[in-house]
Amino acid sequence: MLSLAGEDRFGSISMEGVAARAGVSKQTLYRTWPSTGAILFDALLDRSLSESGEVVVPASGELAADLESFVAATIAELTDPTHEPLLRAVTADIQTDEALAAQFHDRLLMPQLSAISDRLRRGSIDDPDAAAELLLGPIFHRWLLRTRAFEPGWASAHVQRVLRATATRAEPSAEIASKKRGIPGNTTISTRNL
Amino acid sequence: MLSLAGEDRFGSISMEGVAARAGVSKQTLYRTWPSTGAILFDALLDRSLSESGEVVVPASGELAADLESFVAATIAELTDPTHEPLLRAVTADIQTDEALAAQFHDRLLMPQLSAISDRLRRGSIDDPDAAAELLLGPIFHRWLLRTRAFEPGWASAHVQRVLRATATRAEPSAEIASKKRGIPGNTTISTRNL
DNA sequence: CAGAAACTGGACGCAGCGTCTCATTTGGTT
DNA sequence: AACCAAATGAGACGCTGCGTCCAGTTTCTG
Repeated sequence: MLSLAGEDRFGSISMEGVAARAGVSKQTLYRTWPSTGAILFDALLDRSLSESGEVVVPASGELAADLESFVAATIAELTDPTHEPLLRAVTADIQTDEALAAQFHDRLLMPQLSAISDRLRRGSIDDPDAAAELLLGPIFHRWLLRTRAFEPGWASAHVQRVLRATATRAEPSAEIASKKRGIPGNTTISTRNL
Repeated sequence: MLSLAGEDRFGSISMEGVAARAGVSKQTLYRTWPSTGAILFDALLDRSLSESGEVVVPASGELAADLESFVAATIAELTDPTHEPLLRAVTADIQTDEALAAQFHDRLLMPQLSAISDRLRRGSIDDPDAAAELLLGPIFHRWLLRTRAFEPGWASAHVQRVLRATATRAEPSAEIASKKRGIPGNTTISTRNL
């Protein structure tokens, strides 16, 4: 179905180029995707979800530690040379393509935000949605606007600040997560087949 | 010098189009700007700085109120139909154009971050840089990734959270700002002629 | 096995790219 | 006022890519 072999320069792909490299006619491409942006988005979706098919937020230990490792994982993905160019190409397209933006929102961003939000809620955080935004916002601010790199140790301090901003009750050491769902492990939200 | 009359569709301008509309030859355009992105950036710079030439953070009243009005102003600018398309076009280009990203960073983002940071520092906030990031991050997260609109009242709650995350000492009601500089008014950092 | 659906290959007119030449302004210098 | 050099306007150049269209295959499916 998705014959998106390893493309190289995502910033400047063309319908004709993809067609040629995929050994497929332009007609067929247009039958499935309206734009190169849509192709890139599907490729991104494939890469982001292929193994797991879901967003995973660790929910085994202490809240702060879980958030920290999630932040670290997010940063790792954003700066991974394999993913970064593709991600940037898609976010660039999103700025001018409303339909693509909606797809991106529904299938990548919301699942991510929801997963964090859920973890925060079960960590006894008030207004977990706001906290999730507070957590992710600065990360993407740095990444999208290229204000500065992610220095080591920042993730930890950042998580501390976010928790200070929104923590109200003390977190119970035994998580409610394990009761709410069969798996006592991580908070997962599937984004496959939406 | 900059004969950038009111262009309309920033997402899809072309060198040829600009040249024609400006009554100028392509050659002349290329002499000044290497890409359409660079043209858009200069146009953005013109619009953002023409009247004031500086980033202004109110510094007259209470810290929270000042930040709130700054946030409100930022949101207003981001959603202003006059500015939004141009801003989006430029941020899109930034994703793939390193040189442009550096310009954007130096002449627009840093001045903004510095201005807020300064205001926060004089408001007795520890780690004002982190606080500034915490303040702006979620705003741009919403705007760039189009996760959701800015509902009324959000700015206020957001500022409260940011202050809770980073406030340590009590803010003196009389600002140090008025002593530090002649003008007792706003925190300004010039971005002209950098 | 026949009809329908999907596919390839390529042509089409068009827009824009970035480079180039060349004739014409324009401005500064004596 | 006359001159020269730099900057400019006009547009041609080959090229790439767009999005659509049209045969002529192949492949699915009943």
